[in-house]
Amino acid sequence: MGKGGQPKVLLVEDEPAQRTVLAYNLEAEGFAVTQADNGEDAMLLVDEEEPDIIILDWMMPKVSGIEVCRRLKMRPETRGIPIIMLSARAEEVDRIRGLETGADDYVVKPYSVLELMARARAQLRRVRPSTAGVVLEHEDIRLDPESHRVYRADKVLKLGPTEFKLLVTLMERPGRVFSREQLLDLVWGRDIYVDTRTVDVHVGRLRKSLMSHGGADPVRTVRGAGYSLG
Amino acid sequence: MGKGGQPKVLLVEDEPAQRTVLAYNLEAEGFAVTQADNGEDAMLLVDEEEPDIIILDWMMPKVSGIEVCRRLKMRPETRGIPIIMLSARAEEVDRIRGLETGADDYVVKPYSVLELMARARAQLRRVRPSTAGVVLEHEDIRLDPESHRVYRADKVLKLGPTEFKLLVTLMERPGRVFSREQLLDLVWGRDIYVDTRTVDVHVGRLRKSLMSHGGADPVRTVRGAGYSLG
DNA sequence: TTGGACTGTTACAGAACCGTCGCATAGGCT
DNA sequence: AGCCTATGCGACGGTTCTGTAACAGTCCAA
Repeated sequence: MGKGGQPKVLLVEDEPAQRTVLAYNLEAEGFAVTQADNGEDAMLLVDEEEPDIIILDWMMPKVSGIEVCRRLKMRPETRGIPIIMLSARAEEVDRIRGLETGADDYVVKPYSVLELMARARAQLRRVRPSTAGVVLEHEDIRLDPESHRVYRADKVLKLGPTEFKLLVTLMERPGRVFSREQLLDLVWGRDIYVDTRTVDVHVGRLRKSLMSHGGADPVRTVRGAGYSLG
Repeated sequence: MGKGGQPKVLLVEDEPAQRTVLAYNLEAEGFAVTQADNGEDAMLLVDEEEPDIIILDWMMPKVSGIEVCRRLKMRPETRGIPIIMLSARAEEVDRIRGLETGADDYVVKPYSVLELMARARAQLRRVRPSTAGVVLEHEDIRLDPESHRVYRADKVLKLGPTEFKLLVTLMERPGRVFSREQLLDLVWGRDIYVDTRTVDVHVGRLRKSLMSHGGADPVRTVRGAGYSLG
């Protein structure tokens, strides 16, 4: 993982317009983006940048996306990096070939940028627990996803599962205001129907837990908008 | 989003004169414009160009605007693109039909170009509320939409939700004079009935907040016209 | 099965905010 | 100057939003 919890993504796409759009959105979502417009550069950049995730266009001059994918999945030191393939063709055949080659997910053009973001995040979440040493920090709060433990001022806090996920989400982007709807999406899951007020209650519980050993309230309420950390 | 943060708009209008005027104005306002004069081309261009927003005429030969709208809102990958419908008819029936079809906003001809611009911007804001790193600045006022924070001379200001939205609107186009009606539309949202004097009160409150730590009044009153920033 | 931990919903109180009014004042025109 | 209109501003009642406690249902382990 990149420093400061900002995940590094390697974006490989030969079409400049599409690449720019994607890079912009990825950066807006808090990714650190490295770009390449061909497979050869991509291979070099993987070693150089050690990205957390790779978004890879299928069709490219010289070394194709599928070839890059195959090579990366053969090398032990790069095998663990999640790869999302982009393809203009919708045929099922390609999808299967893509996944067989080792891609972890597959998005067909024209894709929704939002969908791609969601998939990227999902892949990161999937890989993250195994990534040792990833510790989210914000002021005196420390969160270790691996051991599922949260400390505040070096004291262990006891959080329920929902409180934990909620805190993870907030800590991934401190300062950013999340609406109740966004939090429901990110913490509870997309297609779960629960009242938005539920978010308030859990924020309250999280606050209580975070302040159980003293210390100021680190969660900020933005009236009419949502919540943020700090 | 287009390069350099330039939002891409797809303009679909069969009447050449109107289309040209609109395209001109949109470009002058910083949009990257793609044009189509019928629904079929529009559908193709959506996939090709991946516009950030679509301005769509209601009446068109072959595939009508409402049909284009319906189709786009059915496809998951295009559903997220905001659509503003243009119509020559003012009947309420049409308005309702338009919104039912999934259009995000609706402007009746003859429309004010400024109003249309403002609405387009408002839609973009709605879809892309996060635009990271994009911090609005004007003189010593700094506004970060992501963290929902406002600073003046590096001091944090406390604004209510309406004051905040009002300031965002003004800061997006510093120097431009907004009428009270425009501000009501953009800040409060259309189809909200409140007295235009309410705008005055909130401008007053905004001024107070902005000057709470000293500094000159950055809001300009244009007698008989409205307000502007700077 | 029992008990405990956790969750989602609801109700209620307090706080923050909103829209309107009335009046004072400033601006522009003759 | 004198008049008229537009604007600034304080006050007030009403509304909305948020924090919290209480409660019932679920799940799981012992």
